[in-house]
Amino acid sequence: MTDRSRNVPTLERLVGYNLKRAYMVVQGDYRAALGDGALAPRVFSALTLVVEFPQISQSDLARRLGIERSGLVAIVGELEERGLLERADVPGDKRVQALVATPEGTRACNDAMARVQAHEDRLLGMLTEAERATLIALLAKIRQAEDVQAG
Amino acid sequence: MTDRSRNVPTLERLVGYNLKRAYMVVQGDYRAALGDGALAPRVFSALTLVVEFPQISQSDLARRLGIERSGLVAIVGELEERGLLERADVPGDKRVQALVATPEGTRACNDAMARVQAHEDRLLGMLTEAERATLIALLAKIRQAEDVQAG
DNA sequence: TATTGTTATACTCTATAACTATA
DNA sequence: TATAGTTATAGAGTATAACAATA
Repeated sequence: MTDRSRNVPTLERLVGYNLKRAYMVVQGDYRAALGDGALAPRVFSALTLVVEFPQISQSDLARRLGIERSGLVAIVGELEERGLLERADVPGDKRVQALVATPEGTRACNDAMARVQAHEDRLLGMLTEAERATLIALLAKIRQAEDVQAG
Repeated sequence: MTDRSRNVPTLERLVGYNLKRAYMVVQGDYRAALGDGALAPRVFSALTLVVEFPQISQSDLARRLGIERSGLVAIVGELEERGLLERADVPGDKRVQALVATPEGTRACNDAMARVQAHEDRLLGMLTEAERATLIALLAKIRQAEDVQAG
């Protein structure tokens, strides 16, 4: 152990604590940068996946987002109200609704993505491209632990 | 751009999205690992800082935790109810209350820290020590951007 | 005027449980 | 029996605005 690391308070050496604090910073800046009328992070994420996977069901979308189906109802409802996607019937299974982005939805998605990228580029300007890639890779590794948790 | 990075969905390349997903995984495992009666993450963090900085005021503690003073009332109240800290009057300024951990509070803090470390060691076992240190360093860098945000 | 602790309040995000209609 | 979408509800966690006491 070096002199430097020995003096770092224990709380600051926990991944969970740093993760939460960094998440709050990025999330706060997202909202400040995109403004009040913009898509909230989770709504933006959902729209992105609908654009990427046309005809996706709500259950599949919830699985991909890592949230419960019930939580998705309000998100999809907001996107439908904004005219950014449509719930389409699926022939052969009346239970399922295929989510399809409207042309305006695809435009809004691209537009939002550009603004999110700009916000991250500005906020994370202190990180090199390599550092940013490393960070994303490490976070992705943690995400993969989702299936092997305690309890 | 390599073939590999070109095929990664855009959402997956956003720091914010990966940060949130990883945060949910770690936070969920914390709760599963420490159990129902345990200190919630934010209560544990507050106690840790009170042990580390005896006589700290609520305002200073809120600043260190990056939350509002109003949000700290319930946290300190819970710690006091559990007998883990005391609010002490400060001679010279009747507005301020000095927070001091009780002996039991210090014990509970050490005990919780050991369990949190065990939970992180297990959950983050897929990361090498070096990767974990890198991750914390990168997250700490993002935390420092808290003061130079948009809006 | 400014600061400390506090209350009241609201908002966001998430989860659980139960329901319906289908399969 | 199981699945898709939905509703109702509750629980964290956070923020803002206002207040009394004190500086």
